[in-house]
Amino acid sequence: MSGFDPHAFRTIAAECPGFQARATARAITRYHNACFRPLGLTAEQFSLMVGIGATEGATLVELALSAGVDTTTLSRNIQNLEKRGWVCADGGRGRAGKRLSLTVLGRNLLADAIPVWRQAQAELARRLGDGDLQWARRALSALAIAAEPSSPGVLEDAE
Amino acid sequence: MSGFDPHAFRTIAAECPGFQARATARAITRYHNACFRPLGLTAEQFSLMVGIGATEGATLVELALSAGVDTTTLSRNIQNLEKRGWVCADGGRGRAGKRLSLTVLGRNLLADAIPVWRQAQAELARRLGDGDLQWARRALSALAIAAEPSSPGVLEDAE
DNA sequence: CGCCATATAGTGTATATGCATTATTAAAGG
DNA sequence: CCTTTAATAATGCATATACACTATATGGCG
Repeated sequence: MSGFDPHAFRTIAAECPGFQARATARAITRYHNACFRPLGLTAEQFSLMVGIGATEGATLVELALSAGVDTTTLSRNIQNLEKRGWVCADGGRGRAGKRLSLTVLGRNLLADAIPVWRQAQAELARRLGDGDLQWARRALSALAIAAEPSSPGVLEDAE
Repeated sequence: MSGFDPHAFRTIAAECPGFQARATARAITRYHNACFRPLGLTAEQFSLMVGIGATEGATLVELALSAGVDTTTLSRNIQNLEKRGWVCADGGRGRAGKRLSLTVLGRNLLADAIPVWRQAQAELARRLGDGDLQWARRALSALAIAAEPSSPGVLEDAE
């Protein structure tokens, strides 16, 4: 019969990294969406295009694995990017899979978007402190791996 | 004309807390969704119901503010919970706003769900280390505030 | 050559998310 | 009492997310 009072619930809310992770992702995404809006680009679309640029020629499955997203989600998100002409997905289908790459239009858009991202990043680092940003990224990465040990490093810097 | 090579893109991907925050939120959400599936509950629904229990009698706007979610999103998510009979939203409309509360059915469901959450939490802490979990939560909170300085502490433990 | 096992892409459905906008309602002022 | 004003809830639209399932194509094997 549920012996939970408001304080018990508050404790759970405060202790759950899932609450925090979703709330933080929402906040940062709203922040970046506002930055990219003038370019007609969402934060996730920017992420995806950078991911494609980083692994030029990768298949959908490979990109999904490195980005930590389901292949069916990625399939639809890629379709959105293709419709806009920013991304090209072709090459042999089947075992080999489609090869993803940025179009010239896509690269041009990113050439505009990346300075915007740099400024947003600098502002974030200013508010948070440069060290704390590094710190936060490491904590996020550790959390993701703890939640899904099977997942790879989620686009870790390889060097 | 876009002098960006794969390595430049990888650097951006590795430096962007937005990428990481979304990927981490997805991973934790998948993890919790799997835990709650036998109960017919999603991770976000659990979060929401705990949030309602923590601020019993709050209005939609107040809950949206404390959870760091848009009121229109919350409106629809609450409707889902109402349809299932887990949450009740009534009381004077207008300036005062509807008052949100858990139904008996909702409290009973949470009585089943909270032990599941505790176990998931313990497993996460085991994989990550107890100190690192605290650390990660603090980093997430700091990031959310940096991204949206106007937002309150996002369901901080008040004491 | 044709069948089968496997991997890959895509659909159906449901939830989650937020901006722009509309509907509703309570309070304030004359 | 009526009108204006402001707050609140909800809707339209588009994107994002993932599980269950389907479609398709590839490569191996008899």
